[in-house]
Amino acid sequence: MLRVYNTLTNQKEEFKPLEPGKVSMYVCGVTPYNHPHIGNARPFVTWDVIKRFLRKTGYTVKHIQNFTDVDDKIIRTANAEGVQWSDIAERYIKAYFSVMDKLHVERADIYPKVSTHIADIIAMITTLVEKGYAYPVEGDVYFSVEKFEGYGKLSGRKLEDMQAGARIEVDARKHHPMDFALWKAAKPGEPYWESPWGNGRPGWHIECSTMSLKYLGQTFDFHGGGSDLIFPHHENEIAQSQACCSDHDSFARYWLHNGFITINQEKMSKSLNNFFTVQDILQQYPADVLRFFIVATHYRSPLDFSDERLKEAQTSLGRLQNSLDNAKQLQAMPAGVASATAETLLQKAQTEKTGFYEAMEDDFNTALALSHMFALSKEINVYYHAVTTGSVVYDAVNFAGVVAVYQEMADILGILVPEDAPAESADVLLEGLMQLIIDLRQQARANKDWAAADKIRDELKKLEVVLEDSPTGVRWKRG
RNA sequence: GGCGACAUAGCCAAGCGGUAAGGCAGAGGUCUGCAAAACCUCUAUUCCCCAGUUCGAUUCUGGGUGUCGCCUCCA
Repeated sequence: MLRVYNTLTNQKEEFKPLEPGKVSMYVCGVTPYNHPHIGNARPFVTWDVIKRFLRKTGYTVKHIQNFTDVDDKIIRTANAEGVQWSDIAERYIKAYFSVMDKLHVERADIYPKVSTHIADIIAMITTLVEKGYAYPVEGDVYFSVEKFEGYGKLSGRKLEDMQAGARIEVDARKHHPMDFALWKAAKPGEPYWESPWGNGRPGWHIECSTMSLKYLGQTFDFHGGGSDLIFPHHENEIAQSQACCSDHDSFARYWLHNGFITINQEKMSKSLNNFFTVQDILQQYPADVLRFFIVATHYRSPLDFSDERLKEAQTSLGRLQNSLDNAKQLQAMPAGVASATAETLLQKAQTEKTGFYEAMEDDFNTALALSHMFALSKEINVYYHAVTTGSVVYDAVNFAGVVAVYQEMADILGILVPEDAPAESADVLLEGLMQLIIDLRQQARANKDWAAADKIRDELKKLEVVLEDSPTGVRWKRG
């Protein structure tokens, strides 16, 4: 029985899918205005593990994850660089996939973008206005929180409390200080779309309501994201969706929120400027290590990041890898006869497998699940030791079963993936090479060897054109 | 100010009513020509503090203390 911690009820609940054998999930994606940092990576690795586990236990999973490609930060970045907002979005969506592919995060079924769903968003806002939940003011449209009974039910706040603690300046045009924008009137220099309220663009929260409704229907199973999204983002999504559907039980049934990655016990975030990008970390450590680091702690706990922690993860993961290597070494040996030792080992593997699944069923307790993997790792090593010292005859049949269990655990967690996956190694190789070339050019410039610098630049430009269509997802990085 | 989470060995981290998983680091040993790897053993009478409930509490309740998060964009 799968139990999950539901933020909506603040307790662990038995998971019952809306439709037997099927799971629908919506995970809040990123705003592509920068390279993903490891804090961004946590929810996606977490949901990837959840998805793998659900599938392993017999569910068909439908996974939707959005890109907020119309946003203040994107516009700001574009203006600063003097390029189109869509160039920025496109660039960092590529960066997102490049990095998540390396982390072996499986792709979602659909990645809807705000920019391609404007009509759907306008339709939803129109419905909300018609039903009296939203009101237009001078080209803006606001959602009226007072009209929606139950506002605050996800975050456990009352409207009165929020009002008292409001830190932002109150816009006098709003009926209530907590009312939030569904549609924003266009300002000079900003992208806009036509709407019944004039030219403008969608507010942040409405996109997720619209897209989840469009692709998953009025009610679906999981909604996930970082715990910083609980308020106001997810709270507002609930209000919009349920108000629109006139059903206070619709929308996501289970809300799961992951804890933060911190640095020196402080939240890693772009605004605090204390972040490490995933691509930087992957220059120093294999992707498996970062993944292990994330998975070794329960997803709801805070996770403090440091080089020391990563080194530790690398050593720990090395232990698991070592057992797999030992196992492969044994399997390369000629098949021996069935032995009681290997049979016992297979039984132990089954026990650990049961423990592993039980841990995962308890709100995806990957930390506990891992301990079962370590236990099996130890058993494999003991057997390996016994065979190589000649005290036991190798038993191919039973041992194959043991390795299968071990591999199954690794597959669910997404670790111990062979690094020779073609697309990925080409990707990594190319990026490394490009970095080298960029460094060379820097060096040439530093030496004031302008001829050499220019030549390198020209070659890089050619490379850029080729890579633009490359299926590897490698992109040109301006050094 | 309001809301919420957390506090477990040198470090990281599970457990959450029946007497402390696992990993890292450390110590000793087995094996080995040496080394590495591997294996074995050891390393928390105790779970922030104080009360209470209970036959029994790290686990529940109340009160402290400390740390973090949200209440503004944030995964």
